[in-house]
Amino acid sequence: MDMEELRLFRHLAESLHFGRTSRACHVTPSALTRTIQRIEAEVGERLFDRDNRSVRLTRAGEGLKQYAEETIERWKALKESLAGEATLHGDISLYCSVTAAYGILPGILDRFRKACPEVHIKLQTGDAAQGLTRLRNNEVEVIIDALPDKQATGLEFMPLTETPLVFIAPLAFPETVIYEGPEIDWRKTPVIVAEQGLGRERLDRWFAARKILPNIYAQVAGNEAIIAMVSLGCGVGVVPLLVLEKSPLQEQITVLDISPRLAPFSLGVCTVKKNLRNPKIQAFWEIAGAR
Amino acid sequence: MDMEELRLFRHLAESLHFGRTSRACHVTPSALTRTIQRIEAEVGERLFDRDNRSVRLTRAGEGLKQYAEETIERWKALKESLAGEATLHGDISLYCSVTAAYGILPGILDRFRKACPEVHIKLQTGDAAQGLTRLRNNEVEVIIDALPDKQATGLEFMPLTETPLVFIAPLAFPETVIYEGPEIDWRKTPVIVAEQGLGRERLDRWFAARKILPNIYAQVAGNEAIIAMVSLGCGVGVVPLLVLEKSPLQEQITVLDISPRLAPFSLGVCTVKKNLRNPKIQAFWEIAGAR
DNA sequence: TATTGTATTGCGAAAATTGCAACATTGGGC
DNA sequence: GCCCAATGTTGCAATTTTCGCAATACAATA
Repeated sequence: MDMEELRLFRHLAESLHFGRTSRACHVTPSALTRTIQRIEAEVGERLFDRDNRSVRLTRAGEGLKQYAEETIERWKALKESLAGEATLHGDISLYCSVTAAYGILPGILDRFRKACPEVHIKLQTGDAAQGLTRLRNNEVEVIIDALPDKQATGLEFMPLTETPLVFIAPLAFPETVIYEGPEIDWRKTPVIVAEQGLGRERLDRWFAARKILPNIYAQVAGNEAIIAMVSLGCGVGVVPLLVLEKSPLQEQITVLDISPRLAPFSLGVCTVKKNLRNPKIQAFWEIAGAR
Repeated sequence: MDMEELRLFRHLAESLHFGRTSRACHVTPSALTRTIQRIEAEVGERLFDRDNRSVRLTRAGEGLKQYAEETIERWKALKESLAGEATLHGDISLYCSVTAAYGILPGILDRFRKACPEVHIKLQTGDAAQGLTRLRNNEVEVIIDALPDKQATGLEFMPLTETPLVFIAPLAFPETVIYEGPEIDWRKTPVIVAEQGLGRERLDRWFAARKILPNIYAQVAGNEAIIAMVSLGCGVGVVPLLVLEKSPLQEQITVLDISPRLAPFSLGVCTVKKNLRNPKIQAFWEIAGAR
């Protein structure tokens, strides 16, 4: 019986919903199903009465739920009591996209420095799209970034805040946006898109779902570059609102009210699951999620 | 933090000796070392101060030891309380070598039937050498047999009793054994050996260690066959004493006092480790080991 | 100095876990 | 009444983890 399994079980015992638990705990439904099956095999008894429509705890499940809660609690207590003995030290490497830097980095860093003054933070910033790559190559231990849409193997996410993904147009060059009645004529309106990254994927899917072949004027790297080009009248772009709000070019940009909206960006921290066994990173993780 | 890891840690925390713990818990020293390293990484602190000569619990180790004992205890309690709710039923498949059948099978079966009357036992018997194969092919869930010398991947053993491995000769044909002074002349004395199996391996190594090329008269399958051929004067053989004692041909056989002795057979139960998560098999396991 | 006992590590192989995609089932909306 | 969306499960392939063996490093002892 593993700690992670216990946590999954406990959450499911509360939510009574595989889908919600799997989303909340960042595992696929498949993994969750099989984890529960594993535990049931080990205990030798069904823990949930379930069909496609409903999930209920069995009597055995209730027993295990109590055990799970106690055990998790005692484990946490042990960790804390041990933490008191030796203060964490060393350093921890962070990668932070510019997007995320505005939104959440300062708060986290501030709290972390107070909690673990002996742990030095090596911070790198750069394009959001690079974060995951750096993580996979073990170039950094934690990234602060927008959360990808799909589950990625072996990665752990914690969403912290959201920011809308908005269409922007230049204020000084209204003719950039070409209308066809009340709607924008996407075949004619030039669009500035990111070379890669989550924003690009979202936009591609948005167009694809509407069977629109957009008139792509330029592909650039980084949200700041998109804002710059849009402000110069090169076309319409898509950026996280957060970035726009912090941009010095903000005055020269207008946000287009286009429906349906793009799904908002979810910003948070992300690391390789295995890293969470490292106490320093674990401490960082908890502090980041603390509010 | 896994149950199995906790058990290993607890044992080591008691024994303070990697070798002994690894033997007692049926894992290789290597696996034990790495398990401890894993836990230490997860806790973030050294649990044992150790070098080649000594092993001592650290303060953190003592904390974890207490946690481990409590957690294992609670887990056991939970299992028992759940077991009360639904009685085990179904069946469990056993393979038992003839050797082991004499020694320990009756007692185990007797106790198990009393403890789990709803679990039916499907028993097969046969040559000892086949047991491990059947286990690997999932043809049976548990075997009762002599324990192999080497650790086998994924297998779990529990030794229950021992019986010496003895050289036997026919009483009626004393000339079968050819002496050279006080010692037996192995180049001339014919030997009946098993085709395969642990007895064969032990004997091969016994000869090899003495740089003797034995005069092998016949290779047969099964200890009973060895006894039969020896009693007919075909040569000298090697069988577990237990089998000899139950043999109807016992009267026609004499045990040779040869030194150094062969290492005794250790008889016990064996199963695939994974099987131990199955509650029925686990119950069987505990009952088998109960005395 | 050789030998024995002890913990650790490199490495290849076996086992466990996971995500994806496909599936089965069921309830609700039109 | 039929289709669609939601939900839990399973086959499969790929990744990750774990393990045993053999080799190694080191110390005490003979």
